Amino acid sequence: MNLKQLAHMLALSQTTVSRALNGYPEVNEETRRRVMDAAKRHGYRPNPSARRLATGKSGMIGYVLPTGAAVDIDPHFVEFLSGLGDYARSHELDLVLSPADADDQETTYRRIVANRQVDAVYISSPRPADRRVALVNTLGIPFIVHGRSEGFDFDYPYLDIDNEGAFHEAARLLVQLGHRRLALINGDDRETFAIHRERGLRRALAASGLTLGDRHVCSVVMTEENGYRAARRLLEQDGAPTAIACSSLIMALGVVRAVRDLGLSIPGDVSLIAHDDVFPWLKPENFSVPLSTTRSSIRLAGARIAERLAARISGLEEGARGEVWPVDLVVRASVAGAPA
Amino acid sequence: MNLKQLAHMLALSQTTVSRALNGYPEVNEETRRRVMDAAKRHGYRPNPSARRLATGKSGMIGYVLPTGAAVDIDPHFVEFLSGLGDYARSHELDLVLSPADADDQETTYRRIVANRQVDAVYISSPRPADRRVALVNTLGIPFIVHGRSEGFDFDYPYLDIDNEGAFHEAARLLVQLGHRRLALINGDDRETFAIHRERGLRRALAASGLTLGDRHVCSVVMTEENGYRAARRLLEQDGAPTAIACSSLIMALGVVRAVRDLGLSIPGDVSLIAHDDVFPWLKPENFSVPLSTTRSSIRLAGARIAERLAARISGLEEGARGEVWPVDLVVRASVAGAPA
DNA sequence: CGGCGAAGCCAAAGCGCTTTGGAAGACTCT
DNA sequence: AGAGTCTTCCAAAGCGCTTTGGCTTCGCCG
Repeated sequence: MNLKQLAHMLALSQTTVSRALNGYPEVNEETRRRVMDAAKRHGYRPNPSARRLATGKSGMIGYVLPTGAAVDIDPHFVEFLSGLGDYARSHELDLVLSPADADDQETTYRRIVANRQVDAVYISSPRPADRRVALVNTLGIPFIVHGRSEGFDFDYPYLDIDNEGAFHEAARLLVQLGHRRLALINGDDRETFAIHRERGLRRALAASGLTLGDRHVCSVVMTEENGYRAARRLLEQDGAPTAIACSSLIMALGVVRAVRDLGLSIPGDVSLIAHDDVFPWLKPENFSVPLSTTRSSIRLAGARIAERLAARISGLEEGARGEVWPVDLVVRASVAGAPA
Repeated sequence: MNLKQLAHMLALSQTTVSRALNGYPEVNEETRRRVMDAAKRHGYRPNPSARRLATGKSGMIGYVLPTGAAVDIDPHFVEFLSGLGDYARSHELDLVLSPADADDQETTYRRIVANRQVDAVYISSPRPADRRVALVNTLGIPFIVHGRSEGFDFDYPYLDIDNEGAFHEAARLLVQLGHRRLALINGDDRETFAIHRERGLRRALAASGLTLGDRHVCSVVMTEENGYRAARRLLEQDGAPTAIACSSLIMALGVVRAVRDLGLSIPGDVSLIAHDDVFPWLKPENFSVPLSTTRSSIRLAGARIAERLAARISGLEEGARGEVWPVDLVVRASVAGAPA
């Protein structure tokens, strides 16, 4: 059942039927009702391919997926997807993933924009002065950044959590508990979130006249193994930290293992706080010693981004609105006063 | 730059240019070269929307993503995606994710097929007599099942690993080591993979005149917490198992925690083998006691499925070819002889 | 040498929608 | 009554590609 047939059986022109269905004002309400009715009764659904060709809109949102033999997709991604799905599901909004060589995403961005494959895109794990952000900005496709970039001469829409504030609070707590030597096991420090977290932590230390030693900070891909290695390195050195802030639950798993291997204990010898993006399959309260966390649901962020992208596509949201979510500090047994 | 312009500047008809570009035989090789050349030089790329409308092919593969407030996307999914991306990246093949209410995926399948949004789909986590499989089979869209369904009166193409064989081998090893009371911590037993694993394990036991007690098998969503709970329940009962087979690394994490909480040890009191889909962020050799596993890379499976879908789309693969990959049994320190 | 098949090209008709540019009729206003 | 103004609808022209159904031209064969 296509438009032509529907129009014919209603004894109307395609124009009128099309306009009636798409809510244009220049059609009699009575007529519109008739059309809507017939459309529903016959299960008419406009052919998206045809509509795309005519309008240039696809009704999908896009994401360029960095891939490569040496590239692993972050497990956080599924949680984000769950959130995106939560919104998209009820709005018949599809997501198209365009895998791209991690070292050359630009080509892919250009392709999906030139081809008008999607109406909007989102960008995740941004770095300062991220080229992707600059690119989509000039390409003129609606977009939202999940996280923040920095150092542009233009503003852009984003959704980020208060990473700096989160790690500031976490560090402040540790300092209040008497810790003087803190360490940070961070994610890739070329990414903004990691920079912000380090900044927050340093700020809290500075407020008490403390500093973060060079040998007390590391930046690694967030795996269990890297968490383990980093923790061992930190704890085996002279002047080992008495408290560790860690950028992910998965790394924290490795930290806990390292602490145990070294015959130390949490929180007796070392306090631990990690950031928790809220995975359903790994919960901080279930760590052998319940883990203190800075918590923010990445799933909710996914839903919100889908919502805002939809709003931007339909013109309801405009401009470079930035949105920063606060992060909860959840104190559990893994932190305690500094050892004497 | 569109076809019309290109044709005009070559003083050829659109027909000829189109055919030249698409490799049709009825065009002079000399002409074809000229056309190809000009196309490349001017960076001409056929408009996909137009092509879609004309041909009905979209050049994308689809996946219906089950979502819902109570539904969590499996973290295995990202690894699968990585693999899919590995292949798709170099073939300009995009993946469209259509989020659907987990309880009503049929509507979405019908929509994406009716709309011709994608050229092929894959189905994951199938159950016996899975309705999705029956549906896409009748809808007539090319598809591949990742995993296996059962109990149809038709065959279908799939890619699965030898779950039964894997758990058969694992159990056989444990029995050889003298274990008489095995337990299984399985995933959702409505899914085929779980059924196959249980079957493999039972078969190995039966071969030695043993059985799997009702109270020695559990089926849960594969989270760390569920692994913990299941293990506690198993180990605290009378006639506790001396060996546990576990369907995922994440659950194994919980099992290890439970064993420790109970003051027991691996492999002294209980041997443990888990299935490993190969995550980059959590490796069995890094468990506090290196974990024995049945191993099969889900990432490779993703790449293979992308490859086969592409082959089916272009007509290179036909029929109901089933492909079953063997699974490695990797023995590490977590298994030992049964306690006296 | 006439006829015939193959090679190589083209004009035009789709694909199914949106949108432009009216046009007819009804209504208002002076 | 005539001129303007809405309201409501329509025919037709895109959108940019593929594909159908010819139409030439040329070489080959009997």
